[in-house]
Amino acid sequence: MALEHLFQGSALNAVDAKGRVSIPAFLRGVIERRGDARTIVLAKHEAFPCLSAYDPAYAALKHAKLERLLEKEETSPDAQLEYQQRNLMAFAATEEVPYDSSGRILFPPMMRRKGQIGDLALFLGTGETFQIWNPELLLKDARIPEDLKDIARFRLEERGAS
Amino acid sequence: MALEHLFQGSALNAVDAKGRVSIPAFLRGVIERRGDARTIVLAKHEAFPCLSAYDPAYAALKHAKLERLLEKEETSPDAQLEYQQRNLMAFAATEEVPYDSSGRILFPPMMRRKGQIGDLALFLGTGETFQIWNPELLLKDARIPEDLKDIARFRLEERGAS
DNA sequence: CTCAATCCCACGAAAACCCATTGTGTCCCG
DNA sequence: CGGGACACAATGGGTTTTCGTGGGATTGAG
Repeated sequence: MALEHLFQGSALNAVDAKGRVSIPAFLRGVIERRGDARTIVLAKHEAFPCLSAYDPAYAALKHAKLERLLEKEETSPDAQLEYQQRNLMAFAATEEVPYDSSGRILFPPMMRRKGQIGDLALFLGTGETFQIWNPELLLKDARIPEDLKDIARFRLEERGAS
Repeated sequence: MALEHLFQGSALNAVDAKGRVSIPAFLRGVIERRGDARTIVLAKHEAFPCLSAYDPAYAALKHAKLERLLEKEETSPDAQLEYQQRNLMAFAATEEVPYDSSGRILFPPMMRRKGQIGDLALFLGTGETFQIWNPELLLKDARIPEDLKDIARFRLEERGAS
């Protein structure tokens, strides 16, 4: 598999009083080039205290990947269980939300809590998917490379100065 | 992998008051022969105080390489973390910017600061990618071969004389 | 009736677009 | 061989469009 359109770049956007956030235009561009949906899928990230996000087309692709994995090792009972667990995580533990004509979603409260997102949302492209962080949590996480934290600090400054 | 079109040559261009720079035509030629995009990807160089730049096709190639590496050792948790970190650096810590019909990009402020670029940008082809330097920093760097500095000095003179 | 989600409009800042000028190198034709 | 005519690159400036964001109005479900 090789997706030809990849998520790239970073942005820091505000979450307003109603819980709305603008999805950065450069990410929306990728979503709409991959498929024609104006929708994103949100999930808790497996490793980091942030959210993982992608487009519906990628969700379908991920599902197909799981299916293939199952067929390869269908004899093992362990594999069966793992498949069930993964499948649950991939679909039940996610939320699909549309964005409006101005590119904003209404942040689902559950996801907002899971991602511990306050009134600032840091978007980070990671190729096939992108991440949404509470910038403060990213700065605190020891596993995040310093260069990336610099970017987060820059985005915060950019906003604070104005 | 072997890219058939390589970046080579040097040029010194001005960054105007709006933060715009012309990408030298000979570099644009390579970009457009590698793929049909009219955009470049900017990243902080890992070793030098300058920026590294390439075309989206090369970014995709780099991504595919990472993916293959992961599949080989996906069992190890260490490998998973390292994969996440690399992916973040490769995509979140970079910016993709389009150039207009006259070949200019708008220099993203974050990258401009990371590369310490003032009002002159020195472009250096390095094969698969190219670099963008503040010419003064290049002249000061002890690791840069004297012959290359001569080129930088020549480009500066060329401009200063006119 | 009430609360909240959706829609619609409005605004300021920034980015993308368009056009105009200059300089340089190239090609062709006298 | 010389001298335009020409094409294209780099740059400056102005104008239009888009983006992120705030604030109502409208709808719809409980």
